[in-house]
Amino acid sequence: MANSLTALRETNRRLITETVRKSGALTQAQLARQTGLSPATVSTIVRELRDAGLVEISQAGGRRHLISPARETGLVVGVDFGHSHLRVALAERSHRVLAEEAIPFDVGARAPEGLSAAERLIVGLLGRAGVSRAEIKAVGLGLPGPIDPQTGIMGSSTILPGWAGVDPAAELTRRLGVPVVVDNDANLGALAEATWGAAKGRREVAYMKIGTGVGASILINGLLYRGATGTAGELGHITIDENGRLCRCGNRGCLETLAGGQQLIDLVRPTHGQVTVSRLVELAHGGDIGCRRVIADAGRHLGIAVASLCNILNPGLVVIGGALAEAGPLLIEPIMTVVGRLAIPSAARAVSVVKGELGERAGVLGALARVQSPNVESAL
Amino acid sequence: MANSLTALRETNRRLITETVRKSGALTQAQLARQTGLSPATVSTIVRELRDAGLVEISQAGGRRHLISPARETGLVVGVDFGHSHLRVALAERSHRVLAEEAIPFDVGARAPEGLSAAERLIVGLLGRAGVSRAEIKAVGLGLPGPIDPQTGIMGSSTILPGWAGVDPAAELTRRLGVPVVVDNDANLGALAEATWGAAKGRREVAYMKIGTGVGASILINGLLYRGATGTAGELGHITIDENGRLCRCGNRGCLETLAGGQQLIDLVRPTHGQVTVSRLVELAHGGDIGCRRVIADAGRHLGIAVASLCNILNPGLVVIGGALAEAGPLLIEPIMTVVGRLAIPSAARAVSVVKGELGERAGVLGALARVQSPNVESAL
DNA sequence: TCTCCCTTGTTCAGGGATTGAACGTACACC
DNA sequence: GGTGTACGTTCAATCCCTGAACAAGGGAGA
Repeated sequence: MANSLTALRETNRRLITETVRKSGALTQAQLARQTGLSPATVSTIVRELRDAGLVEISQAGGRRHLISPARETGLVVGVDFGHSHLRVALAERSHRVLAEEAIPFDVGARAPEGLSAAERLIVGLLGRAGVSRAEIKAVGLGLPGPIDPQTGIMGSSTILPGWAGVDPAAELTRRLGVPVVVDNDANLGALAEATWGAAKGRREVAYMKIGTGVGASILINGLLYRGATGTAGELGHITIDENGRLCRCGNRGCLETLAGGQQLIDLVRPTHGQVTVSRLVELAHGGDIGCRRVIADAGRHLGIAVASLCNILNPGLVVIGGALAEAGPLLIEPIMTVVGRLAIPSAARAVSVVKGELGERAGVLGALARVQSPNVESAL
Repeated sequence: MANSLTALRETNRRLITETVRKSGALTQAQLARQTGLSPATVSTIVRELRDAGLVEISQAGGRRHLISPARETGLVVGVDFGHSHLRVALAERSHRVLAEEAIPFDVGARAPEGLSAAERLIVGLLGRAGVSRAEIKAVGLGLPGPIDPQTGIMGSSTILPGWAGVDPAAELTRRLGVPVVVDNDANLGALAEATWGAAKGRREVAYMKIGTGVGASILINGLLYRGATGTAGELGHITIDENGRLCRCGNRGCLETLAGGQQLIDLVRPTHGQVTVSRLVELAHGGDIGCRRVIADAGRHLGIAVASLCNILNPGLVVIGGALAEAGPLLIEPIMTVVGRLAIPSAARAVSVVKGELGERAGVLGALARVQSPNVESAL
C-alpha cells in the first residue's frame, strides 16, 4: 500500500520528474547525483518516463542524453471573477500567456450569465491567438467567495446569492468539454504570488486581497491551508465592530464593511462622486487628502485583522493584493502601525507586510498555476 | 541511500514503533490494519524490534500477541507553571504517573524562585515514590508565556517580567543535570488533549486554556504549529476592545483582560469577596446569578476570539481547558452563540467546542508527552 | 593522428523488502 | 462437541535498488 515497493518506485519516479522539471534539462549522471539514486535506477526510471511520454530525451554529444520535461501540448485557461471584473487568460502549459483580457463585470449577476461571459471571453481570446477550441485542455476558475473543497460549490449562500447551489466547475465543463478546477480567488492570488511574485520561495505566507471585498488565504508549508470546510483564511469577515454595518455575509461590522473597496467608494462619493477603487488610489497618490484619509482608515482596520492573524498564526510574510494594494505605503504603513500596537510584540516584529507584485493579474495567474499543479493543498 | 529499500524498511520500522508507542499496546493484526502494512511484514518487523529490544511481546489469549513499547527505564518529570499554581508529575517513560503534586504559586515571582520551588517539589515526589534522583532522565517544562522556539527564552519581556532573558531549560538542566525541554503551557495542554484527551486522534485542533490568563495553541496535521517566531496561537492577546483595559502584554483590551480568570475574580470581588477561579465556577454551578453572568460574559468575549479563529483557520474542533473550562456549558454555550453570530456560517457549523478531558492536569501531562516524543512540531 | 583516460549510460546478477496465499492454532459461539 | 473466525507464521513470487562490469564516445596530450 502506502509503503510498498511500488510506492517507493512511484516516489522515485516523482522525484526524478520534479528534478527534471525544476532544472529544465539534465543528463542522467547529473540526475543521479542530484537525487542520490544510483545511475542504474535513473536509467530504468528515465526509460519508463520516456515510454510514458513524461520526459523527452535528446542526444547531447557522446553518450550523453539530455533529459527534459515533455513539451506539453495544449493550452490552459485561467478565469478570475472579481467582485466587479472578469479576467481571462489563455496560456501554454509552460505558463507563457498567449492572450489575456479583462472586462468590468458584476459578479452579483447569476452564475449562468457569468459563465456565459467567461465563455465569450475565452472564445475571443482563442480567435485572437489563432488557435482552436480543441487546444484547451483544462480551465482554472477563481470565484470571490468560499468554496467547499469537497463539492466545489459555494459554501455560503449569502455571499454570492447568484451562485448558491451551482456547481461552477461542472457547469463550465459542460460548456467547454474540459476539466475545470474551481477555487477561491484569494487562494489563487496567494498561489500566484508564491509561485511568481512577492512570496516566491516563502512557505509560510498570508495573502490578503483587498478589492471590492476583502478575501484572504493562508499558505502553510507552501501549501494552501483550507481548514475543515475550506473557509480557512476568510479574514474579510472577521468582526471588527460588533455594532457596525450589516455585511453581505449576514453578520455585522465585518472587516469588509470597513475596509472593502465598496465601503471606500461609498465614503468618498459625497465629496468626489462615483469613482472606482483604482481611481480612488490614483487620487490618493496625487495628494487628495480625503482619499488618503479613507485609505489610511481602511489600513487601520486591516491592521486589526492582520494583528489577529499575527497572534493566531504568526506568519513571516503578509502579501497585500487587490486593487487597493496599489496604494502601497499609504495603505501598508497604517497597517503596520496598528499591527505594532495590537499584535504581540514578537509576532509584530516577525511579520513583514508587502504589496503583491502581480497586481490585478494575480487571480488569473493563480488560476493558471492551480490548474497545472493539482497538488497545492495541505492534507485536510 | 535516502530512497533505497533499507530506507523503506527503516521507515516502516519507525512507523510501527510510533504506532505502538501511541496506542500503548496492540496486537499484530491491529497493527497491520492501522499501518496498512501486510500481516507478513508486521510479523517480521515486530520480530526485529523485539530482538532489538524496542518492543515487548506478551501473550494475550489465543495466538494473540500484545505488542507494547519496551519498558524504558528511568523516569521523566513534567513541570507546569500556571499563572497561580505549580504542578509537578513524576512518571515512567510509559507515561504511568508515579506521583504528582500541585501547589499555589505566583508565577510573577522571579525565575530562580520558581525553579527552586519546582526543584523542591521534584525532590519531594522522588521521596514519596521511593526512587533516587539519578532515575530522572528528562524534564518537560511548561511556562505560561510565549517561548522562542529557537532559543527557548521567553519571547515577550512584559508578559512574565521575572522570566525575561532567562533560559529556563538551561537553568533547570544546571540544577538537575538532565535535559530539559521548555514549551508554552497551552501548547503542552493541546498536546496532552490530543494524546489522551478530548482531541485524541484529531489532527486539526485549536486549544484554549482559560485559567488566570488566556493561552491558546494550534495543532495542524497533528503537529504543534508555532509560526515564524513561536507565538502562533496567542489568542489571549487578540484585541477585543481597542479602548479596553491595559493588559500585561502592553496592549489594550486583549481577550485576556476581558475573559481571563483574573478579570472574573476582580469582577465578583465587590459582591463575593476574594475567590479563586475554581470557587467562582463552583458558585456558578450552584446557581449564583452573578457568577453565572460573569462566566457567560467571558464566554461571549471568548466567542469573539473563537470566531476569528474559525474565520482564519476553520478548525473542526476547539478544546477549552484551564480552570474556567470546568464551567462547562455555562461557558461553552455563550461561546457557541457568539461564534454562530460572528463566524462565517460554514465555519461556525464545522466547529465543535468541547471541554478538555484532562482538567488541571493537562499542562503537566503535556509536559510528559512533550519530553517523550520530540517530534511534535510542524516543520518551521 | 593516436593513445590514454575519464565520463556516461546500459546491462546483469545479487540482495532486500513486501505481499498474497497457505497453514496451524486457539478462542468463541452455538 | 463442532464449526467458524481471527491471528500469527512461513514461503514462494514479485518488485525494486545497487554495485560491478562493460561498451561507447569525447578530450587532452604527445
